[in-house]
Amino acid sequence: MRIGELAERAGMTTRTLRYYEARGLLPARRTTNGYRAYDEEDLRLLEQIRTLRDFGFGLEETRPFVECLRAGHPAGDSCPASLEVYRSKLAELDDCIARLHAVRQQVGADLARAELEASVAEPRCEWSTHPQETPDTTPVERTERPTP
Amino acid sequence: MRIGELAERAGMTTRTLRYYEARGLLPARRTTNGYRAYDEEDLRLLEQIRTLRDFGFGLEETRPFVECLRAGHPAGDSCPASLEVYRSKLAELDDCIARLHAVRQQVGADLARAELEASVAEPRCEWSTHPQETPDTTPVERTERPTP
DNA sequence: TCTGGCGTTGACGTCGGGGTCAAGGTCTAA
DNA sequence: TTAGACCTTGACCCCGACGTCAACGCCAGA
Repeated sequence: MRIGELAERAGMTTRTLRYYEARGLLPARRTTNGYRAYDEEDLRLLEQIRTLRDFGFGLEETRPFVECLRAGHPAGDSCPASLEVYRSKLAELDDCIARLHAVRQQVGADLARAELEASVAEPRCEWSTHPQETPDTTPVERTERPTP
Repeated sequence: MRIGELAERAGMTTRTLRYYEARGLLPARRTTNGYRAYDEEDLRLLEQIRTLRDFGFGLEETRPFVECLRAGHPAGDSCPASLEVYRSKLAELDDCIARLHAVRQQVGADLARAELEASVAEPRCEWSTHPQETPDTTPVERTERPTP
């Protein structure tokens, strides 16, 4: 299998696969003409990388899982190094969530206070119809990396 | 006040102040010899920026607050544009927290499963003293931007 | 007068995860 | 034979918020 086919089957670009190879994450055999040659095993490795990447793991953090698979283990998380990455990721997530919670509390409180002061400064009829300013342009920003 | 003094009083570097000026966030008067000249008002603006930045607001998100202060309002969040930034930040935080929660659940479950499988494969005495591997090198990574 | 400590601008580096050319080699079907 | 679809390497670009370095100007104290 050449790089184009693997990229398509893995749902990645050829650039990404070359990048992974340059980082030593996915070394490739070569055919006589210099083309990269991959097999089904490489597809499994890529799926492992993809799963972790979608969870917000950095590339380096996927390395233990990939090496675990290449070492012949049935799953990428069958090795101690992978478990350690899991654990540190959990700690990182908990820390991040806690900080975001604290910030959310503070920003929410600041907003409430500022809204109160604004309503005092310019008393509009709060109990009448409140036209819901700008509810249409919801900046949902489609979900990407969880920015861990 | 020149840039060095302001930077020190605001707890920032001169590079940061020049960067803010380049972004149009903190324009500076100039003395006859070309040096930047600041006053106490600029210190207030910087403190506003700093507060928001510490909460994870991007530079552009601090702009409405800074302009609100420069317009003579008592607080940076006295203007509608600032409130709108508060609101979108809240939504962003809620979204981010929810995603991190989901990821945390999944990673936690994966870790538990992998640990279980590991303990089945290599049964060590779980009920005896468990030496708490590597609890000393806590990768706390001193608190920075909440990466919103 | 010299030294050292400020100030100035401009340019480039950082970090991650690739995107986007450019210039050329290789293979296959028509 | 030739088009066009694939492959190769190398190089530069992107985001944000600055850090770092270079080369120079300005000013005060010894």
